[in-house]
Amino acid sequence: MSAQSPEAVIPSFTIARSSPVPLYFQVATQLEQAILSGQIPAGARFANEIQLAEDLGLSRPTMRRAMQHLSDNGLVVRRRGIGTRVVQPKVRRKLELTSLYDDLVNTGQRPTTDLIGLDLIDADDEVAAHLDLKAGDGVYLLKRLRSANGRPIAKMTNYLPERYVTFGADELADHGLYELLRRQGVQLHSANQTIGARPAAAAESKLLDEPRGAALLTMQRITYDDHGTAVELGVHVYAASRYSFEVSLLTS
Amino acid sequence: MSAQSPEAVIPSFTIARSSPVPLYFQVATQLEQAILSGQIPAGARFANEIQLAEDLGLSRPTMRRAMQHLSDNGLVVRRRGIGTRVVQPKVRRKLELTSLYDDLVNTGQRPTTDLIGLDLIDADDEVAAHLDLKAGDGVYLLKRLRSANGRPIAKMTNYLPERYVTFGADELADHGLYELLRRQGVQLHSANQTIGARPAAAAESKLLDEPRGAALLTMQRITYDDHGTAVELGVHVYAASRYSFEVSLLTS
DNA sequence: CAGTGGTCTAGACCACACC
DNA sequence: GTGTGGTCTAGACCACTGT
Repeated sequence: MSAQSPEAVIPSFTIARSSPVPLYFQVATQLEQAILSGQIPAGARFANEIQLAEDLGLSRPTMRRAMQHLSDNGLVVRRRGIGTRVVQPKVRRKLELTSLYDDLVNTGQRPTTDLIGLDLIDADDEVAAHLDLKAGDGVYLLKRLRSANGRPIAKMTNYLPERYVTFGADELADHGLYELLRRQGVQLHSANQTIGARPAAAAESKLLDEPRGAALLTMQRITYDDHGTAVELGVHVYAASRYSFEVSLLTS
Repeated sequence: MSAQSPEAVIPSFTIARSSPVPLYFQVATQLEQAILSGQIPAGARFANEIQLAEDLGLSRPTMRRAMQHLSDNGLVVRRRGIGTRVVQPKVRRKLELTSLYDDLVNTGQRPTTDLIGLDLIDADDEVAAHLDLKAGDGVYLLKRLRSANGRPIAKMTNYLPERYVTFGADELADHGLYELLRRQGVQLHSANQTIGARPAAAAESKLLDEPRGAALLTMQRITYDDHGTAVELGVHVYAASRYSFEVSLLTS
């Protein structure tokens, strides 16, 4: 009855009850597409949950769960006593556990990888501490050079406990490290990253095709599987003049 | 009946049904504390949802919601057909929309702020574009120097549309910028950050007490309220030798 | 097979915002 | 007041994992 805010919204959906995809997810996905495509304009106000559920032939909890999903992803704002409104889509996709390789592919660049080395070594104290191993335990040391459009952009150093490396050097040229780990059944769960900066050493300047004294972005990452076991320690340096990290945050 | 994994868990809780705090949240919070304190050991396996709900005198959906909350925060792993297990607590708290001021306080350091300037200026093209304004619109330019334990660590530059600044210079010395914004009713919703690095200019080296040519961490942040309106543009530089960003990610 | 979490339903009551 | 989202309940059926 009220056209106070920009406008109300009446989407039209197809819901497949026989699909293995959960109903709430079907609804959430279609609403998300409608919002991102502008079909449901920013600022629009939705009808209330009960009405929407009725329109779609769903129960309120299911409809509610779909809306909650959108809220969690920052696409709508819900307020008790007020209603649900579409937000201007300023939020980039949530930060995911992807590799630089994926990042480059997603931004349409042409990434290549040069394998510098893949060697089984004895863990020193520092690496052992980060990976929850004992000094002297076997770890694979993986060194790679990542380039975008033929120009080097990052030197990537990874340490992996011996048992997680069942792939060979050739596979690392074509696939991201995380893809290979997942493929062998490792359930990645979380990661802690530290992002910093420092001046490039002479050898690094040369390797990354940067002037002497250029600033480098550094990222150290420890990745854990869902037992809480450390799977990988990454120590990476990026040519800061050509690479930066994008992070989106949701408040609440 | 089974002691296959490390062990099963029997927590004992106090649930206040009269409290305004939701039941699921009371349960989730107490479980979280028990896990983080080690009272429920890493690797422990929970009884199933129905059993837990019965033990606590709750319905299954409510109990389920509490467990889901823990799962979302990376404290437990749930798998259909298997059960719920406590993860090694390797995940730092989720990245939040806090300021460096809060970061320093939380790590027990003694932060101070020197206000360098707070001036109303005309937005140039770049600032206007970032804040969705027109060039020439009034924006406040806020410059501050942040120090930890008396030594400068970051130079912070913020641009805010005129209407969001109702506070004075004195309040900025004692409170974070976001705190002041929230206090005047601004509903912060999301932020996009770009983290990079570059060598320090001469004046910056001096200001931040760093050697010439030192690397600086840079962070640009645009913060939006829940209408999707840009509230603030921050352009900050940090002495990289003494500051880094910590980011935790959850896969899923 | 039995046991687990994942989904869905149909109701109820409440806290909050606006009139 | 009326209308909104937030919470809670008591069931049901399903999908997946292990034996």
